[in-house]
Amino acid sequence: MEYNFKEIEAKWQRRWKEDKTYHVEIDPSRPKYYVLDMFPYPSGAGLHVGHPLGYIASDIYSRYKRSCGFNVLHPMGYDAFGLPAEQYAIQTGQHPAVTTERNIARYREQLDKIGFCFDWDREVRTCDPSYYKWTQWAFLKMFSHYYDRRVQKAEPIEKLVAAFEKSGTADVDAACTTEMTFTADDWRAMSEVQKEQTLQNYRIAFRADTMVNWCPKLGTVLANDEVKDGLSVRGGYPVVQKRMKQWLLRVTAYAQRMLDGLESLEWSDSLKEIQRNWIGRSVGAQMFFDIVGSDRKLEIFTTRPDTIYGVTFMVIAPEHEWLSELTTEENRAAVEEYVEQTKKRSERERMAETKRVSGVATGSYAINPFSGKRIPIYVSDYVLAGYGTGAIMAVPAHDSRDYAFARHFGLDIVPVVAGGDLSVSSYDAKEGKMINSEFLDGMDVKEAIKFMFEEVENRGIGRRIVNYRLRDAIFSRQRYWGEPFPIYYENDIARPLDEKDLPLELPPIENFGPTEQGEPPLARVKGWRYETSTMPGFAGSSAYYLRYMDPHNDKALVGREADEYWRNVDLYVGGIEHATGHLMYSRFWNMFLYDLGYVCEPEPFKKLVNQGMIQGRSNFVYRVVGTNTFVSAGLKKNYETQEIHVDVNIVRNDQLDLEAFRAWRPEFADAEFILEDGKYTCGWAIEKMSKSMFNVVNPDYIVDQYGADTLRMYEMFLGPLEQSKPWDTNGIDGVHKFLRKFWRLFFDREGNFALNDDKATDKELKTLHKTIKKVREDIENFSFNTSVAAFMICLNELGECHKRDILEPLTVLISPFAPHIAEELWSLAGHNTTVCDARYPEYDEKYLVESAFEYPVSVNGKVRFKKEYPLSATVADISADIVTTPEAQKWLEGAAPKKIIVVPGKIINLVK
RNA sequence: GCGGAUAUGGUGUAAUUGGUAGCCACGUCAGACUUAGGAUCUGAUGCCGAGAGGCGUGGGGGUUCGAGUCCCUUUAUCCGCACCA
Repeated sequence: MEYNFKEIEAKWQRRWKEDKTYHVEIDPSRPKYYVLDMFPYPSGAGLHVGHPLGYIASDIYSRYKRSCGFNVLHPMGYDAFGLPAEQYAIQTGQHPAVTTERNIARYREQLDKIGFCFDWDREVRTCDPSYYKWTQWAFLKMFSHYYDRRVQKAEPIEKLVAAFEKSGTADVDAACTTEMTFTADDWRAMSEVQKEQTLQNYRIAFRADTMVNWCPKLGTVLANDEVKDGLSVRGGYPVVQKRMKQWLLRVTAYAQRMLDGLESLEWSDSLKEIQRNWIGRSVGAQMFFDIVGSDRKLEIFTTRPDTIYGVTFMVIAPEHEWLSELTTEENRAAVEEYVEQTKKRSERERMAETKRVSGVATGSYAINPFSGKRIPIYVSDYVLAGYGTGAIMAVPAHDSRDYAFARHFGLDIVPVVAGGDLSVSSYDAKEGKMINSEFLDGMDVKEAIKFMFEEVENRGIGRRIVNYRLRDAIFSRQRYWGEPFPIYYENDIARPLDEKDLPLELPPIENFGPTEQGEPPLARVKGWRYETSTMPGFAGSSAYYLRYMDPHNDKALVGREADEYWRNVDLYVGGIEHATGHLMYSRFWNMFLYDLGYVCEPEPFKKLVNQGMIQGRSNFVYRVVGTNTFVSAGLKKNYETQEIHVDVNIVRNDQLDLEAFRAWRPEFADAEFILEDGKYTCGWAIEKMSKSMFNVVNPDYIVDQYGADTLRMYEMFLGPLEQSKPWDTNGIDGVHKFLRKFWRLFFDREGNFALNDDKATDKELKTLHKTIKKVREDIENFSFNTSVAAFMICLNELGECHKRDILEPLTVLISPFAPHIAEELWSLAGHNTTVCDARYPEYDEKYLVESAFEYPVSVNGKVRFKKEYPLSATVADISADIVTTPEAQKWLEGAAPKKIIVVPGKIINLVK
């Protein structure tokens, strides 16, 4: 009987669907395990072979955990709101809902063919009103809460109002946009509009007039993580800084908790590091500088208060709010021109020209609070408005940017730390002895920094503070295809909808572009009295893992019982590209809901594995210039050739299918070939997988040719999961061959089912248990490539073995990787339960004794390290062995171990 | 510029975590069988060398009885942040 994967896979996929094999419910009698994939955005292009990589890994892990007795939640859904569908709608007039629906159907079809164990009853779609009701609900909660720094959690805004009424800001320490000070009387004297404006300064979801990333081409604002190198991540269009009134989320309130929380997570170090950098905590001093002829004090932030005596000028950002006030009449024209110039430059230009020094003197002077010296204040765009206070004290001797500025404008450079050569560059290192600094002289830099923190506070000119690079997340998008804000306006005061009126449904429209006044498309809807912006893509994906726990609950995002059972995601698999976006927002969102008591875990994703990206492997043919003749890669150096991308689907093992090539495109119909050994060999290169390179490999095609089980195992065999690697179909035969070989073990030469009950030999048992141990350990370590190799080694060692004792455990062992073939063989072996419910095999140490001990012994005149000892061997036994051979004795001379450590089942170590 | 990761045959990779480098595959070569195939099976295959043997984990140095693994240094590639004070 042949291995007919098409029939087998169709049969079991149908069976799993009919029987709801993978449906899960809360079951307090079993431990839970929650395995989650980052749900896909259903794009029009469908899945390519790289997309399922992470899904296959998580599917293997889910099936493995289930076999180990866990109640495994493994859901899937769609991140269905987003820009591409809307861009497509603007071009074609097709409603995004229609294209999204169509794309989802296509995704589902492709996913089903690979045999995943998703519980589809729990599917969620972010664009579904019954889903985004809860996105809107969370937003309302954020609107009606503020962050109390003293208790380090979100609290109802009514508490803040009560505090204001009682004593103004005196007893308030809350996260806010700008620090405010007012009394209870001030508060009571405010108009309703003023009160609301004040509260907006504290709400966690708030509206503010801030500098935002504006993308003119997309017609919308973007969050920081949606901009890279001054271009939009989606589409790659230029982004400019613009002051606009926008909705924001106060994620900065959670900066420290998000930083601390990383410690408890099993995430890769690199990913944690990316988040740490993104949060960008830095400890420094806030200091106030008097301004000559003004009551104002200029506030700055510095991490190097020790260099205070080296301050020779100050710089403020062009957007600094006091710029105009600090500018003298003589300098006004120059400053205004400079500010205008800066405004015109895009973010990208500004970044590209970081080496160019520019700036203008304001004409004002400040007083160094320590030396009492008068120092000029400049304006320059190398100081950013959004970080710290938008103003700096410049220490040209010890900061390279200040150095360049001072050199350019001929300002003083005063060294305060010994070391370096200031005629060449600044000395930025935080080491050395202080000089020219009065009371700091002779101190070490680190000592001086610490000392200055205290000194600044003692003198009452500032204090030690912590600054974060993290910014509040811009939450509105001037787009149609997203969640509407449950907000309406009264005299420009934002008013929340009542929770019972959710969801606020997205109204149908026909024209998806902005209005003539440049307003978002929702402004065009007659009778729409709500906010016209919609929420960004990350809104819907921030809490979807909670919804899977209880997807049909219409009373709560997630019910208490479901939340307390499923708690949080045990294993999350997805791409690292979400490090500063989704993975930050989700943590913030979850922590907020945790503060309010809606969820019982502060962190949403306990363990996270980043699968690598699959690149494309392109193939080339070489056309002899000016002809329609193509020369094989090995011979191309003899000709002048032109390299042409060829569809990888008509190339096999880098050899071109000549007939398919002629049929591929009309201009190649009469192509001639110069062959090597009767074959045409193509060239190849690693490139991004994309249509234009003709290197897109569709998983459907692989499933059709080799079957889902082969695809699954081959994707794992390709290399370590975390590593990015090119897709190369060339090696797939090996895996397919392995599965056929496995299949044949269950049949005799005549093709009859031939599992027998003969007793397994010790050698066979050794092979089996070795494999079980290896595979179990590999799955736990996400080392799926080596577990596939272990299966292959196992079959090579077993040879022709039809024994039930061996093959049944192997079938279960392989079932997470190749579930279809495992189900079929399991059923042929006479079981009428699904292989998913079979207990995952355990290994028995007694069959693995050979690896129990290793110790240096002498073999063939060289000191070797392999010898078997029985489990009962003592240190004395082993020590005796060492000194029995002359070579070992010699080795021991002058290097005799002081102590011998013996660990059962492990290597023995020598401690000298 | 700062931070992180990686570097092993013709290719993808493996290495009991400091103990015989190259497992398992792909590819290649040779052979068997044959209804000639994109099938199956067997063997060989790191490099140099006829051989004995020598050399081999990006380069250089070090620690060690012993280094792909640890340390220093250097080069290359990839990723993240980037005028962050």
